[in-house]
Amino acid sequence: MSRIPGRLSTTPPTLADVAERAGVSRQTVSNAVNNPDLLRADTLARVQEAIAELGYLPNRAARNLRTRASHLIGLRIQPVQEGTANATMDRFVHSLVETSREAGYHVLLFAGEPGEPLAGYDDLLRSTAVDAFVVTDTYLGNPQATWLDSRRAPFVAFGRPWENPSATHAWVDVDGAAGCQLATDHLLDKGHERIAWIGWRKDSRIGEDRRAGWHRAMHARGLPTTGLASRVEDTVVSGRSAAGVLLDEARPTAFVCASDTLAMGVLHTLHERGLRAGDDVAVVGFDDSQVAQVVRPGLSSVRQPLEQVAVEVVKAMEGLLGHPRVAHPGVLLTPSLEVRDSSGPDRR
Amino acid sequence: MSRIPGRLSTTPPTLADVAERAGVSRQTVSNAVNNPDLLRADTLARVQEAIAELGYLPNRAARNLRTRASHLIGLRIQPVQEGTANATMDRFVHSLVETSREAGYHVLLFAGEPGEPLAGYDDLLRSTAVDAFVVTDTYLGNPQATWLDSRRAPFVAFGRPWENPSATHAWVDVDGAAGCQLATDHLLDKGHERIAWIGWRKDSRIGEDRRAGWHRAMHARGLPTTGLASRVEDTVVSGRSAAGVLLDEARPTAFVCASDTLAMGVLHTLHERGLRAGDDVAVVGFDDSQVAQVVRPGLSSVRQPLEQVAVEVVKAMEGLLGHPRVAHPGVLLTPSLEVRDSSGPDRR
DNA sequence: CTGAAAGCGCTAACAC
DNA sequence: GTGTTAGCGCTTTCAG
Repeated sequence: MSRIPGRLSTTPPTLADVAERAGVSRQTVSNAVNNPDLLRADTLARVQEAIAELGYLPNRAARNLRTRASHLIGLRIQPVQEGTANATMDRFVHSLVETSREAGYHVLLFAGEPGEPLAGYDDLLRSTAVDAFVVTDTYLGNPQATWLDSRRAPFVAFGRPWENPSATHAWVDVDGAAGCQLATDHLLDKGHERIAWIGWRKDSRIGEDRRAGWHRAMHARGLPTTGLASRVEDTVVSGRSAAGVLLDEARPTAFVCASDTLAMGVLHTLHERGLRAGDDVAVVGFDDSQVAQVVRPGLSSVRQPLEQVAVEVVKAMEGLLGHPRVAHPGVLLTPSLEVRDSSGPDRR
Repeated sequence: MSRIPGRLSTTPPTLADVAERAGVSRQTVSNAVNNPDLLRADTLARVQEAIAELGYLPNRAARNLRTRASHLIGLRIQPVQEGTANATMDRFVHSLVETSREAGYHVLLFAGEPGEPLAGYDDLLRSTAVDAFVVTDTYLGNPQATWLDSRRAPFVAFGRPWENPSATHAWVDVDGAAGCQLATDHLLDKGHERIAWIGWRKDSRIGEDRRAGWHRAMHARGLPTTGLASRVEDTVVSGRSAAGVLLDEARPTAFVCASDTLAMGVLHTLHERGLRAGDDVAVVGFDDSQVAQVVRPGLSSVRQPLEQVAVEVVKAMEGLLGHPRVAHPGVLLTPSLEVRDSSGPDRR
């Protein structure tokens, strides 16, 4: 019945192997692993010794089958966007992996057809491959949330339910408005008054939210915003041309941008016109990308607390999966501002 | 015995549900899924109809337990390196996820203690949570490969077995020397003759390999390399100061760098000295990072064919896991050069 | 070609 | 406290 578990044994030891070695029943070994307090101290010690000697670890598939849980959380990732400075998702993935590990979960990555927002979710759900999902692309109607909800699938969204504020699912988000307000206040404090905004097209809820932060900060000081805002696609060239137009027509002394990608476009325009970023015109981006960190001059940027997002996401997930289910309402986190040279000196 | 699988049913349908609905035995359903050719056409159709109606998909845990396979491949990821332009790993992850999906695999991400290169591997292996690993950090002795080999754990390395060329495990790598030779030839063709190298410390095998490409290209044209090379840490400031020293002491007209991070340092120095990158001094980096793509002037850079790496990795993995095991020797892929403005104009 | 039986390794429920 | 029994959902024999 038993097998000789040598160092190079190809099949790992099982519960039965440990039980035999420790001279107890299989159930006792199971208890030693899952409910150690149920065992008498000496039995526990004997079992643990056997476990250590054999290098036993419960077989995942068997445990999953029995407990109807995989301890896996599914995360769908999109292809990288080349030519932009966007890497939020990658930073988040790292944080999520770290945090889930501490909670006993692993992250299962899956790809989806770009056009099919639901692809991948369904299969994993029906085959009970994951315990829960982390949904990240919550822009544009967020069909995943609605769909997952209807399937009673546990999930936590990174991103608010913009289209449906009454949605009851768990979510974690970063307050983009607060971030842009922070950025704008920072420039206002330096003495700027004509601060322009370059953001995304109006159908982006995230973009409008970030814009609101700039708008709010300007109005709080009684400064006009008319003619100072531009909404374009999230590309470097769009940012560049938007900056050109704004400089010509509104003569801003500073720019706040919805992304580092757009901010890079602004930097390009400044250079072309012989303006020194920071000294002549201040620029702040959003996302604290690697680009912001290594470019010259360093690009001040709003940084999302992704580590904290991951912590809250996992916390919410544990609530969802726990017994009893602990409802976790939405959590809104505040970003910080990484100040670099593109903010320029004090102008007062 | 059976359950009513309504739309909102919380437990997915099982083989038994499908069997009952189709009026066949459970085994027949299993065959319909795994060996369709064994069934008579009409039976198959009836079963498939039932499968479709119920939205049946085999339970992963049960299948995994039975087949002793998880269809998961483990990939350990390191925390992001902020302040650098390195994002190769993230790009590779995306490619790997895409490619594995086509092969029927999902990617399981796990974190490891920075100091403990083996952490995480052992647990996943012993709990049979993954079928194979993709090992990426093969620099510095690569203890994972040796260890995984000794445990007879299937794995494919992205990176050559530098320290042990006779290692027999499967690996895929990108020819860094060829990439740097490409970059150097590109500059030579433009008319440069004093081309400097900024690379990593001598204990980096990857760094020495890349350097060899530069060296080879120079010598192929009978050009001297003495005094033109510098080896530093992989940071922007190191690249910057190395560039300064080289400019002072060796008067190069172009730089080839082991990374975009170092190349960014060079760009900083050029700007400080009023030299125009591209026009006055050419620069080529390595990795085609987002930074290279959005910075001004665009940074020419050697691009690793990570999509292709992923394809080869998965191919090797399928060989390892297939029956019979098909040995897959090492595969060395050639990078390409992304030419941007930092290469400068033709000088002839 | 289809069905019946067995068992992968584990844990929940119950007896002792 | 510890052992016995049963079964999670699937696939792999082996009969019919």
